[in-house]
Amino acid sequence: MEWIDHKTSIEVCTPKEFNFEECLVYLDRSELETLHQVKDGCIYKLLNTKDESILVRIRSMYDGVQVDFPLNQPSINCREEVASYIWEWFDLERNISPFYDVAKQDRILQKFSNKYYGLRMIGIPDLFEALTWAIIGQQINLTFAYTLKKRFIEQFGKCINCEYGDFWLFPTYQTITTLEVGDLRKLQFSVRKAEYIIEIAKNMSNGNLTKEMLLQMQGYEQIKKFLMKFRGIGAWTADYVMMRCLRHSSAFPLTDVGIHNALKLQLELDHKPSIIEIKEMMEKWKGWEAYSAFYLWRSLYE
DNA sequence: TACCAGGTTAGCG
DNA sequence: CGCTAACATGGT
Repeated sequence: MEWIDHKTSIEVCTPKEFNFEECLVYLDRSELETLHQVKDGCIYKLLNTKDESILVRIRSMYDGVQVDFPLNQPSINCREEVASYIWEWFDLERNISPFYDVAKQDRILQKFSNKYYGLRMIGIPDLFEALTWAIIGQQINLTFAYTLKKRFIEQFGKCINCEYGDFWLFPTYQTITTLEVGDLRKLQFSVRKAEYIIEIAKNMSNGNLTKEMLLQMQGYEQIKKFLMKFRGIGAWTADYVMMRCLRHSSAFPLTDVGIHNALKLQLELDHKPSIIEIKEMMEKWKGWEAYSAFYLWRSLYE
């Protein structure tokens, strides 16, 4: 991680293939997003660190992003945690230059290498958030999924109200373990989704499922199989979480309807491609499946 | 109105 | 094993 400490602000250095504006397009994709705000070219987000919750404001700089703290000044440890979060959130460790080499050689991804140059795969570092968001999004339209997520956060998360707006922390699994299915039914979650989310919270709480153990595990298929033992985590959710949270570069949610639609649009097909056809397309994306998926999603926001 | 949404599970043959 | 109805509800 490369960062510079200016005490009242910090600077996180970014690689050559980084474009803050492109990342903003992704982060500003929904009016219903509750976990951050995009305003005047800045991202505002409440972060939870070991010692304190801190509001951060991120803006673009010449060769990095500048982060300052509108409400209160964090400790040195907290500043380092913030830098680390942003490093992970924007996937700054990765050299994505080889992805563009792959994309330029591919008929489907070709346009993306220029069009969305510098877009990083925005992560969901919190495993419980990633799993819950994936489960919420199963088999419903995205607008409704954002509505459910907003209700979930505003019901069970922590909030700071200030002159810059309302900022929320995603609910912790400790909080969610105490819920009954009925508590989530009130927010219009289905009985099944409510059960899945509460069960996963309990499994995280008792240590059956942690991000640390998943990161230590070897082998893509092994990790995926392990995740799929939990109710509510099917192939799509496992791939989604491996992509957005664990950052496996080969993760690809094969059955994702959004990806199917993106491919149909890109290839100007009159029908969605079959799974077999998609597997053939993916041959050319080896090692960069996750970025391919993310850029395909991006192509739907036009 | 019917069908589709960032799918998954339990139950059946 | 592979296949399918049921799940809940909003958007079009």
